[in-house]
Order: sequence, then structure tokens, then C-alpha cells
Amino acid sequence: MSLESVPPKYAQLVQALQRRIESGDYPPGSLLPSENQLINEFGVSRPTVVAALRVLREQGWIDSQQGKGRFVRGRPAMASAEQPRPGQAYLTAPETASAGEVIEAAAVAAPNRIAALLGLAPKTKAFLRRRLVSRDGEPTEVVSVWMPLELSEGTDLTSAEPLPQGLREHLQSRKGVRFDHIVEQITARMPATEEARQLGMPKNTPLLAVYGAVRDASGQTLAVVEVLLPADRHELEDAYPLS
Amino acid sequence: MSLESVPPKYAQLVQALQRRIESGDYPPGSLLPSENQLINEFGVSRPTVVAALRVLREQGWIDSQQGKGRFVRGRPAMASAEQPRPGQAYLTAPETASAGEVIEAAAVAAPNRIAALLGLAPKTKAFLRRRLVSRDGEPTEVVSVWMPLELSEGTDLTSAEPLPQGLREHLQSRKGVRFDHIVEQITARMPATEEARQLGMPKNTPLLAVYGAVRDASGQTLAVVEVLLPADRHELEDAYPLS
DNA sequence: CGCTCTAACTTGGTAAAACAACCTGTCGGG
DNA sequence: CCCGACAGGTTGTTTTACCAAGTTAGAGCG
Repeated sequence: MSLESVPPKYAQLVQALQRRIESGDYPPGSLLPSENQLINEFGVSRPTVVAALRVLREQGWIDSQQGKGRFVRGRPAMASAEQPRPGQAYLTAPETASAGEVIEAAAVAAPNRIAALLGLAPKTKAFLRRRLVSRDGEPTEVVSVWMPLELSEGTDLTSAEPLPQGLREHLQSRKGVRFDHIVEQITARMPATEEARQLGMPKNTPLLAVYGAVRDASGQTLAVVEVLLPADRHELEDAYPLS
Repeated sequence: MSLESVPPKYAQLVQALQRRIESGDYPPGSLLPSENQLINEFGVSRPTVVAALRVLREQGWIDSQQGKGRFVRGRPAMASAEQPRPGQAYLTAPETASAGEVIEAAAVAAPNRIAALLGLAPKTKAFLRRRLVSRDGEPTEVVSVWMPLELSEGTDLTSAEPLPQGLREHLQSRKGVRFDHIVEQITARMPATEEARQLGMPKNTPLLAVYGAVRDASGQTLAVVEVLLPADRHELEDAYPLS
């Protein structure tokens, strides 16, 4: 039996058209076949064709203009710049996926900035798990996760061992919370002596600091991810569409 | 005759349901009325209801689960964090919208980083328009726009006067190019003496540097926007959904 | 020749119907 | 008591049909 669950027809049509655009069969700027032509060629109904074209338009492959037709824009260059965002990777990937060591895992007084993002009173104690990540044998980043004490209870976060599971999965299964989006703040400052020593960086080069407030769908902040990286060796890259 | 062009029914349904979610009528976590219930209540057909619910799902208002129903997630908190991205504002807003002065507008040899982003050979001449932006009477940012010489010909960019039109509109109408998206690099460094003087900042605080490569739909880089801001006074903020 | 108007195309939106896949109870029989 | 079958609910996908709105090109008239 072939229970390989074929993709729906409209999705197949999407892929077929994407291939034709990528192969240059439908060059950018050209007019796409009309709905009726696609209906005849693929032997599907109009709503199916429209559903496929809607997906292509929402993903930026084509433009549509009532009364004229649909124009090819080309492969959306956005798709190639899809590397994970700075803070995001540390929520989903297990700690065992990257080299590094846990250098702190305890309840400490939250700095002002962290407390503000978490919605706690200043100097309230919060749980901190801090990790020095290495690449090619050299320390490159300090990644810290802050969260209210309630959220850390009953988890394995106090262990100095690397988590074999992603932090997101770990918290969602044990505490029933649901991560939805991240609000990110980026700033730069000079490193403290301790930080410069840990990262093996000169004391006179700045430090890029990323603060990612992890929120649920209602906007409640559940945790804060702090990523520190030396600005002379690492940069942040990101891509976004222009309205 | 009332030619007020009523919005389509599915869009009206979208707004109606958004209002009910915002008002607490449909609290987060609750089950939305089923398709059949909505058909009866609003007197529309099923495709119309499905189209409305699809929009709501794509915008993050609800989750749908086959066989169970649709669950309310709440007003997507993303919508509130919709301030323009760092480089983006300088492309659309006219220069007259912000205080400041043009401090450079000429063809100069492009620095390595700029030349690489533009796809030019190192030390090739490129057109530069640099502007010192002030807020509350104090200089706060240096915004520079780089582009190949061909793109600057026949434009008003060499004028030291503020452009009454957005840069994007100006170039698109005069040169027939079409901006599509931006690839952004963020880094930090210490300010040059001249930069620290212009911005009125201490020499020992770092500078946040944002390089935005403005591209068309095919991925061709048309221009580069460089934004320099003192890290002690300004931060970058951004929000994005978590898969 | 030039203008206008219409006919034929395009995409956008709505309605009605059917089948498939999935979940969750209930009602049996073991 | 436990467990499986089943019925009835849900969303997902596809089809047929029709009307509305915008664009274009050509026929036809002045």
C-alpha cells in the first residue's frame, strides 16, 4: 500500500510553477499563463489554480493585477537569507549541538534591564543559565537565558550538563507554556574585564549585545535570551521585505 | 447611488471576529464557533467563512486543528511592534520630515565593505549622500546612502537641499528601478575622531553600525544605506514570530 | 484618419455541494 | 471493567457555477 500521503493538488501546482520560474521558463517580468490556460494544462478547477497563485503571490514570486494578468517577479531572494535569527537558534537547538560549557546555572538578582523585560521588580531574584559557546575550539559567544523562578522549577536547567533537548521543547512540555514570538533589542557596549577574559577578546573592542524577550501569544514575556558577541569577529545579518 | 465600495464580505467577517477577540468576547484559548455556526450567524457561504478564517490564521489570531476546531490565540502582539526598521525609514520618508543637514553629496571611492555589498571592484568610485540627523536639537545619527554612479545620474541627489520626496520614490520614478527587500548587517566599532565630533559623543563609547543592502526582486543590490548611532543613546528594536 | 464604444479577455469574490481526514464522544460486546 | 466499533462532529480539499470589476484591442462610425 502506498500511504505516502500525496501533497494536495494546489501545493503541487505551486511547486510546478516555482520550478518553471527558477528554470527560466517563465522569466521575470513576463506574463504568467492565465487562469484558464492553467486549468486546461493541469486539468484542475479554478479555485485550485487560484489557491496556488495566492500562495505564490503571498510568498513574493508573482504580482497580480486585476484585468491584466499575473507577472513573474522571480525567485524571492528573501528565501535564501533564511538563517535562524540570533536568539532563536538557542531556543530550539539542543545544547549538545554546539560545543561549549555551562558556566552558571543558579538563581541570582536580575540586572535592571532583564528585570524590566521580564516584568519583575528590580533586584528580584531570577533564574539564570549562562553558557560559553565555542566554535573551532575558540570561545565566541556568551549565551544567557533568564526566566522567573517559577518557570525554572521542575526542570533540568540547574544541571551543568548540556541539555540533550531544545530549551523550547523542554519548557513547553514540562511547564505547559507556549512560545510565540521574540522582541529583540540590539545594543553595543564595552566588555567588562571578566567578559573580555572569557571571550578571549581585546578589552578595547566593543561587544554586540542582543536581548531577546521571548513572549507568548498574549505578549507576556516568559524568558529573556541574552547573546554577547565580540563585534570584531561576528556580525548580525537579517533580511526583510520592503512593503 | 452609493459607490462607497463596500469591503468584501470575507474582510468584514475578519474585522467582526477581530473585534470579538479584542473585546474579550472570544477569550484566548477558547474555541471559536465552528464554520457551520458562523455560516448561520452571518448568513454567508462556507468558502467566505473559510477565507476569513484563513486570513486570521495567517495573521496569527487563531490556530486551527483538523477534527477539533479553531482556537483563539489573542491579538497578535507582533502588530503593535510595527515600527519601521532602522534603514527602511530613510528610504520612504522625505528628508524634510526630520531635522538635519546634508554634510556630503559627491562621488567618492567606496570603502571595501560598501564596494562588496554593491558588487563593485574595490576603490571604484560610487555616489555618496551623507546626512547628519538631529533630534531635539542634538545630532543623533549619521545616515549615508551609497549607490553606483549610473544610478545617481539624472537625479536631484547632488543638491545639498533636503529632498522633499522620499529617496525610494525619487529613484523609482526617475530611474525605473524597483526596491524589493533589504539585507541588513549589524556590527559595532569604535568611532573615528571625526565621527565622535560630529555626533557629539564620548570617544570611548561604541558606535552601532547598520548596513542595509537595498535589493530588487532578483537579488541585485541597488544601493546601500549606512546608519551610525551612538550605542549609549540608541538601540535597535525588532520583533519576529517564532516558527 | 481619428475617435468611441463594445466585445472579449483578465483577475476578484460569492454561493452550493461533495468527499476526505481527523478527533471525540458513546454504545456495545467481550 | 476494558476495549473496540461506530456515529457525529470538526476542518481540509476539490469541483461547478455565476457575477463583478478592470484592461485591452479591434470594429465601426463620424
